[in-house]
Amino acid sequence: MANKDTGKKKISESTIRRLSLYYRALSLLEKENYETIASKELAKREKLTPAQVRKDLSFFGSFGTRGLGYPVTELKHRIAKILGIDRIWNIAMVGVGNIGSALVSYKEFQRQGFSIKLIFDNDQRKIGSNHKGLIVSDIKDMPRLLREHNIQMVVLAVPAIVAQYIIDDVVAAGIKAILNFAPINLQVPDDVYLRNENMSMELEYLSFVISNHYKPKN
Amino acid sequence: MANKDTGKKKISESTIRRLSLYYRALSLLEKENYETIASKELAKREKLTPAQVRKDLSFFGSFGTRGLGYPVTELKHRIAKILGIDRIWNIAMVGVGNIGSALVSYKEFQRQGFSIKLIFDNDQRKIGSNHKGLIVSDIKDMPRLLREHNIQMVVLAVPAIVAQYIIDDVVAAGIKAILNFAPINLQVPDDVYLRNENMSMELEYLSFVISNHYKPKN
DNA sequence: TACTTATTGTGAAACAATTCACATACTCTG
DNA sequence: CAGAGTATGTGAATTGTTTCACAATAAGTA
Ligand SMILES: NC(=O)c1ccc[n+]([C@@H]2O[C@H](COP(=O)([O-])OP(=O)(O)OC[C@H]3O[C@@H](n4cnc5c(N)ncnc54)[C@H](O)[C@@H]3O)[C@@H](O)[C@H]2O)c1
Ligand SMILES: NC(=O)c1ccc[n+]([C@@H]2O[C@H](COP(=O)([O-])OP(=O)(O)OC[C@H]3O[C@@H](n4cnc5c(N)ncnc54)[C@H](O)[C@@H]3O)[C@@H](O)[C@H]2O)c1
Repeated sequence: MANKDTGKKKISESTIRRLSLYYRALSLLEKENYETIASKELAKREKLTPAQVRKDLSFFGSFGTRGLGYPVTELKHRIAKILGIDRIWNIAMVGVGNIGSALVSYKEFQRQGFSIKLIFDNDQRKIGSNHKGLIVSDIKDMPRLLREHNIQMVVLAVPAIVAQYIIDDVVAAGIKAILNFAPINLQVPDDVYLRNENMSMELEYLSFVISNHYKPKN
Repeated sequence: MANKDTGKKKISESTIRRLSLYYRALSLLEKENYETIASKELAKREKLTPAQVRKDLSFFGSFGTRGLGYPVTELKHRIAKILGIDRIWNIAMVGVGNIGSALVSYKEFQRQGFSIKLIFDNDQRKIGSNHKGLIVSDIKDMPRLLREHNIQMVVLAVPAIVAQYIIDDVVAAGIKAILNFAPINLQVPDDVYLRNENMSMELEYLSFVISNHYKPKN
């Protein structure tokens, strides 16, 4: 039971998000030449509790050594495997405006295995132009190109008004994972996973916190 | 007890985030000329349950009419007041690179009351240049300018390596709310609220979901 | 090998968030 | 203005998440 992937237990979203934090911390620890790390220290670095770290990891197996801690490099690889980032994902960016261009220029994604392979727009002035070595394709060719280039994830950075229209095409092309920046609630079938990045919401949260002298726990 | 702001009850982060969703939905409903909205319909639009909507709102008062629902425009204003977005916030952007420029160019923030008043960089080629009507200031002048322009929130879009160094100055200038884009865990005093926007984490979450054929509940 | 020390892995307890369910109170219609 | 219908507001029940606390077990030492 121990090591079997997502056996049957319900893994919460917060656990998965914390795995990303652990992964980042472990990458750093590796650079600092740590060989092992105790839940206590890992927790301290990510402002969590040791029990939380151990519980999170225990959902996926038993990776540590009692009395010693967790082997840094091995745990990092195990988490990469769990998160599915021990591979390269082919990504397409739709909309090469302010935010789309910024993301395409961001080298770190590539380095983390999120490889932007195609970029789309409907603006004739942009189509055919070069962005960091990628040629902007016509949105009309998207359905065909997504399949031909074996794209697995799509990032939507288009105006809200056209986002539903475009996501319908993306879904029709068989894409199952989408990250959307448009501030609108998009409809997708049950088997497609859509995640929304909403920067206004973050600012609004900050606004609430300082307006109400509210102290969140973290 | 009903109407008193954050009286003593503990408001959860999820409730506050949902208020942002309600606000957006209400803005739309207003455009569609709805006068009232039932928790059932509001919930449907944001993929939540009616009970959740009612419970969330009930923490802040009693805004609806039994048998009828909530008055759209009034509720929108009430939520704006709760979130503290019934005003203009003065914001400074630090780092005018890929992501910083994208955010500065985004008109919607201004329209929502998040008004970027100052932008900073340390690159001599950028300092003095014009970005959407704003002149890039030298980071060296940041402490003075933040105070002079009565800035309340700072957005950090600088390389991770310098982020802690810069945030220390931001904190020293008396800023209490910071939105950080650098993928690093920054240290701030207890009375400063720091929020991290981590796009890699979102991609990693998508990676987990499709790698594990995992179906999150929403 | 036996003992000390450290830290994991995990049920159980505590705490937190969501959903249920219904009394309450308002609207609408005739 | 009475009765039917509808939808809020909220304690209570349920479900989910975090923390506690400790038995188990490995390392290091002599
Ligand atoms: N820029 C930001 O900082 C920011 C912040 C938060 C959210 N957003 C959201 O991200 C999205 C993009 O924002 P932006 O600032 O980059 O806008 P933008 O206008 O700069 O870019 C949008 C791009 O999409 C392209 N486009 C429009 N219709 C299209 C279609 N039918 N098919 C293909 N491409 C199409 C446009 O040509 C343009 O290049 C918007 O929904 C915006 O609300 C942006
Ligand atoms: N671009 C993206 O899509 C993206 C995505 C996720 C996270 N991030 C993060 O956001 C941050 C910015 O990313 P970017 O792509 O815009 O990088 P960038 O290099 O394009 O921009 C960084 C800017 O910060 C400025 N800067 C550097 N040191 C400074 C200092 N000491 N004081 C003031 N300004 C300074 C640079 O001159 C530059 O203009 C990074 O931490 C990055 O990891 C970016």
